[in-house]
Amino acid sequence: VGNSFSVARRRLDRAFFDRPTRTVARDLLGCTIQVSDREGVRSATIVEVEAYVARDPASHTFRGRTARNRSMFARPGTLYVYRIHQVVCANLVTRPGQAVLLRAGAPLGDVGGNPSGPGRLCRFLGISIADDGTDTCRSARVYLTAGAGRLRRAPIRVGPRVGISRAIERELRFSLDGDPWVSRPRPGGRLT
DNA sequence: GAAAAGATTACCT
DNA sequence: GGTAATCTTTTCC
Repeated sequence: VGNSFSVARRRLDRAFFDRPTRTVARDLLGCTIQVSDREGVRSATIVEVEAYVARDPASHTFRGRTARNRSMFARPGTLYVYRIHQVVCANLVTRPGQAVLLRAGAPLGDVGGNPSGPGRLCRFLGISIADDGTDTCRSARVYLTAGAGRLRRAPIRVGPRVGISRAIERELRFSLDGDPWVSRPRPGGRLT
């Protein structure tokens, strides 16, 4: 499976993440996230995300700063990784206290695995709680690059977020319409 | 300290 | 489509 590595792509820098969270969320679709370590290199094209914005009752930062959400107040581009049940989920920090949850990716290369769903995406990439706080603008391990992966200009589907109990009406889930790797439940919502 | 809830997933009917 | 697993963080008494 040909990918990515034949195409020179630009790393996502601080300025990319230091923008309104919804904008960063949409622009992350089609970008690539890559993790390299002794095990090898694993990468995926981001196909689904959710935005967690300021004064958002569904956000982990809604009740202020805690030990867990500490890295959500670090610099734009910082990785915020948290545990939920038996898995971890990864977010990219935008403005202070705000972040974009990575919900699903399309695997690059022929390594196999299923990055559909936030917990599975982290497992696929090898992201663990130890990666919490990583500055992805600098890290040699976790690396995001601009959206050459989005070959086809698919419309973006926008709808309600998954698995939350507050602010369930807000349309802050974004996905590449029709992409087979978008997670369940299948997004409803509208096209933009 | 104790209890409840959870940005999930796998497996059931 | 519904529910249980399973354990950490947060919240409440």
